Amino acid sequence: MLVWQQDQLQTLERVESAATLLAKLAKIARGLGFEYCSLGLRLPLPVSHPRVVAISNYPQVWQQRYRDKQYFTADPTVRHALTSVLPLVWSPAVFRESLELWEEARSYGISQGWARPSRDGRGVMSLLTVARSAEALTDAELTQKSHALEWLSQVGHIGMSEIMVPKCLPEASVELTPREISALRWSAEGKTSEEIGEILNLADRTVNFHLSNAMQKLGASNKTAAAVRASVLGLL
Amino acid sequence: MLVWQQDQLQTLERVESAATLLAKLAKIARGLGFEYCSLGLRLPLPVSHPRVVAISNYPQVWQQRYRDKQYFTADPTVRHALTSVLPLVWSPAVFRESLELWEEARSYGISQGWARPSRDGRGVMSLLTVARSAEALTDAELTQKSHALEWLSQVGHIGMSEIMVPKCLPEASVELTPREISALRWSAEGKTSEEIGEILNLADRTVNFHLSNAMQKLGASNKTAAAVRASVLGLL
DNA sequence: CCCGTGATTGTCAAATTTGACAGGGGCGGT
DNA sequence: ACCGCCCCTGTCAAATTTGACAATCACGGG
Repeated sequence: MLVWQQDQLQTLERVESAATLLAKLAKIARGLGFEYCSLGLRLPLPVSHPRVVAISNYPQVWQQRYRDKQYFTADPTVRHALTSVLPLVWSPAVFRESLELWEEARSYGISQGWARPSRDGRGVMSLLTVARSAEALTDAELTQKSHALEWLSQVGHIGMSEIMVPKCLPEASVELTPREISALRWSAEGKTSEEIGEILNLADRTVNFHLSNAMQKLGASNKTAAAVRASVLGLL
Repeated sequence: MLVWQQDQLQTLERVESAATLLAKLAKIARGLGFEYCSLGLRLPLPVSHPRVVAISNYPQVWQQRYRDKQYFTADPTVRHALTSVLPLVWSPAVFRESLELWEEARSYGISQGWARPSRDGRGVMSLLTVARSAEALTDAELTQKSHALEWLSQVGHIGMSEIMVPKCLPEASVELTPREISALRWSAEGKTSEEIGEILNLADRTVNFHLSNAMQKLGASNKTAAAVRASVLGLL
């Protein structure tokens, strides 16, 4: 009966738009006692300015404000998510360095929250946040709702990835041949084409051939860019 | 009173050895009804053969056997962990393609299990598994123990990382200067030194200078290797 | 048997990177 | 004031990579 107790694979019905996904997540979040729900996805490329997309049912004004003031660069929950594996319960200590953001969020009725980062094998990171205006989160409540919250963040991650990755990360759907993978792997390790040729028993020219095919597939102008992309996307 | 309900930061007392960590994890796992507990850590380097370290309280014979037969390359739970964000409950379906491994594990009394991958921002992946010989896992049990299991996998990941990363991943403790980071970032994007020079208002020679410093710090023989290492380690 | 695909190799010129040396400028801490 | 660190730039030769053509071989499917 409880959604999160069904077989997980079964509940992962494909959603076709971010709006649909948000509606679904928000509904479950409400059922768990959280008025608000937000899901940010961070794609691993481009390296110099990773793409970030987010959906949430926060008040429109606050969403706009958050974007305008580029709060995501200062948001300590985002910072936390970028490095840690741990979920995070909002607290004054967390926002110690970002009082402005904290105060402003509270002014919109967003004061209690729980956030959980997820990372998959293709370099995609997501952060699910559930929040509400009153009633601090207790250990007891967390223990009780933990399973559902974990499940929500996982479903959120997968659903959002399925929607955004094909659209925003074309490099992820590249299929490299075994030779291309070997060549890239050893390049990533710092080997020259000649050295790779020795390792794979090939002419260095052949190695270059595979590398340049990989470069094309990955939309990379360089061996360097190709190796980096393949690495962060977990293609090696 | 329950360990996992204490403040998480508090419970993360540093453990100084893998054996100590295993003892701690195993004890909690036993408290949760699992005789066995295993933790594998996969470091992101070297790219061509990522370092893997594991601890477990499985029977010695099985541990040896698993190593000898290189089962980790076939182990479907490991495969799952390499790509997914989801925890995994062992089932015949999971081991469909690895009957030998499955049967043999069962012969050692390892038949019911739950595994959960974790990934942090530095490219380190871990897989915590708890297992036992009888009593299949029910949804009810999972719901009830979910919080503790999640917590266990997180503590395991962090503890194991703290032990192994300084020892096995020296590149992770490299500190790059802002310039080195910019230069690497744009290199990773596929820019040539000259182009980076234009972007950063530098002579291309200066860009090369920073790059070669970064290469040295990262122990890379190449711009390519340096960019890849910095990328997967989340240094950019 | 023919076809498509991946793997293999070749040539050659131009662009880029790497390595080794050397020097000057700014800034913060002792 | 001196030291250490980061930043910036230079020269030059040797090694590597990149780009644009082509051609051969092996293999599996229709």
